Amino acid sequence: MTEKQEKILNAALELFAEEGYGSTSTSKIAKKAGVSEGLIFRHFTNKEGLLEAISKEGESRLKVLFANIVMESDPQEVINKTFRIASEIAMDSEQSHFWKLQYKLKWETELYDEKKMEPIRNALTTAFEKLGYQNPEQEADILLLLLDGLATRYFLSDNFDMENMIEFLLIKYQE
Amino acid sequence: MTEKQEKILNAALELFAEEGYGSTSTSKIAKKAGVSEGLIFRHFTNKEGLLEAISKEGESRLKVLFANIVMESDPQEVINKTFRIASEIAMDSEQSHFWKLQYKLKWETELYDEKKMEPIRNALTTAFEKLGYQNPEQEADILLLLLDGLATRYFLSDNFDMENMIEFLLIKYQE
Amino acid sequence: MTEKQEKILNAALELFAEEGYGSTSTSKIAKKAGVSEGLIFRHFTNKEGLLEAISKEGESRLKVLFANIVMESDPQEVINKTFRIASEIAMDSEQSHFWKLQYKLKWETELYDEKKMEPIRNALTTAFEKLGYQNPEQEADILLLLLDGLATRYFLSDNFDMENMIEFLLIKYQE
Amino acid sequence: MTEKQEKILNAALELFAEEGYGSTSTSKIAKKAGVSEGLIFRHFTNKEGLLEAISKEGESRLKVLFANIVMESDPQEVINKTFRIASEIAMDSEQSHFWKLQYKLKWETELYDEKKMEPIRNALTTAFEKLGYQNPEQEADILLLLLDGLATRYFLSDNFDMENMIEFLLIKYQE
DNA sequence: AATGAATGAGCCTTCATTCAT
DNA sequence: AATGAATGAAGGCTCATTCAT
Repeated sequence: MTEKQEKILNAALELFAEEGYGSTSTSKIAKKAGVSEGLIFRHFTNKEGLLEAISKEGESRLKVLFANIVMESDPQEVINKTFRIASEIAMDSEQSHFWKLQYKLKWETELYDEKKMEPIRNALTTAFEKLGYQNPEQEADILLLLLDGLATRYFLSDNFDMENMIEFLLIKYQE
Repeated sequence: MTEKQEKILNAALELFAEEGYGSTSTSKIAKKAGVSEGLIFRHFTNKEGLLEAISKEGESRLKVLFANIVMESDPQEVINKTFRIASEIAMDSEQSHFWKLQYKLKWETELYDEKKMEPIRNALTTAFEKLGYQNPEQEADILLLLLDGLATRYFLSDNFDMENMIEFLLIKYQE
Repeated sequence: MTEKQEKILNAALELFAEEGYGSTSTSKIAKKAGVSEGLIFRHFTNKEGLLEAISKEGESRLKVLFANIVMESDPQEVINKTFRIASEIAMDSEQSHFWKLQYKLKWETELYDEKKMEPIRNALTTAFEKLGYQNPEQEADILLLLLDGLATRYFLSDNFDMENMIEFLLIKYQE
Repeated sequence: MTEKQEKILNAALELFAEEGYGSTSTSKIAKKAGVSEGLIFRHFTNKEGLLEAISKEGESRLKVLFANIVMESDPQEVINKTFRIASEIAMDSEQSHFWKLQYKLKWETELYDEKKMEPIRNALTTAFEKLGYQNPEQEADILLLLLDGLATRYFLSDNFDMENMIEFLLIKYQE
């Protein structure tokens, strides 16, 4: 990956996350990346190709993030780590961009890729099982619901106190 | 409101909800409504005017929906009704469109209008208080988070069993 | 001519004069006249029809204006009166509108109707002849040129002192 | 300036001059220039940008034209040259287009830029002074009036004998 | 690899005009 | 006579994409 390719990718990520995929023009991306518009197409074929490249890069990020949870054997820790992921993302501005984009895209393209979440869902199910919850599967689902809710609020609400809320949830899930 | 005006509004609602505001062209709306494109502008001035008209109509809907909850005096029933709203919306396809649009718009425009939710947040807080929860405010927030999560999953996930999940949540929130 | 017809005509005159024929929309005229847009077409068939109606009304005005000059027997007075016309028009705001429109239209439609000016040209030619000028025809032409120049400056230049200039011309043409 | 850019500029100049700025569509310009419509905007941003580009080019032309007059020391020659400019413009069809546009624009935008004429007005004033005229300033103004009149007639009247008229004026201004 | 010129389709909007009432 | 709904064509402009260099 050349330097210019990365510049394009970064510009695209930021713009897509900020203004949405559909509302970001390739010319704006080129300008922000300091690159000729044609070059985008030379390297990524398509506007869609650009998106795919970003997504691909993101998927590996996801895997790293999830691996940490899935590997965990202590059930309580599985839950804790899941919440802490959200917290960590919120802190890192670059990661924040990336995840905001993920959510924006979900709504723009109406693709909620369940498969991606399957590993954590399973990890959480087993965790709740081990902890003796009655309906571990549904409990896992609820926790995932909370995660989506947190993302919605964090990215769209101006004055949402993420840290505090996660703190509270962490306690609530402790017996 | 003439017949054609309503046709336009309905077509717009559906298309905005399905493809997003920015990605829906006025010509597509006109075609779907069986109307000349110019008529849209005669009646609604703008593409944005169209959106406002839809939103205005929606806000009154919101009020009706919320009034039912806010009036409720039985705290447990406040919580139950809040969940059931989600369930009801999911059943009514026309309402469904409208609410999907609301969420899409949130992400497209990055405006999460907190004020709109304030009445229920308050109602929920009082309800949790009466029921003797330790942190009623945060409990209300969590329930709202769950609602956002439910919306995200319901509108974006192909095979999400809303009914079932709400059933489960209803029980979980019963003591 | 009904009241509404006149309102339309007046609104059109003013708008055409101020913003030009092409740049004035029939809807703007209707709004200014306090009348439905359809009525314009009921009465004047066309946007062009509107213009014709205005022009026709103007032609009679022209005739009245010119009659005064053509009838004059004293040659010096013919010249004086010609200049004073310009002065008078400049004073009367309604007439001013009308004549501004005439000039605007000349440039917009590229029609400089020579025939309309023929009577004064003749009157001026005879006047210069009687006064013993060598080339009465060309002198008449020059005076007309000055009139066009005056109109150009008066209507387009912010700080043009029409009165003063005419005063000076009047003296210059006195022997 | 690429070849196509110039083609666009020329097409625009001619069409603006012939049909007016407001009445000339960018698509017509593109067609006449043998170019895609989008290219106009790539190079000139705006329809207005096109006009500015033309005007800018014209202003330098103006300077060259005026320099010749302003530099002249012989007062009589200053006057002669001023008239001859008009004559020359009338002969050169490309220049003719440009000046016609200038006048059309004056009437379309109602902007009579006095500053542009200031240099010649001054040159003429000094010339009339040197020649012993009583009111040199007003004499200069009158000559400018005649120029505006000439332009009006030349561009709008079908059968106006410019050459002849200028010949006559030249003699009239000779003592 | 990289640029910048060039394109064609589509977008939102305006406008003159027609029609039913 | 008068209105207001409705239309279809055109207008300025943006955008993703291609191509020659």
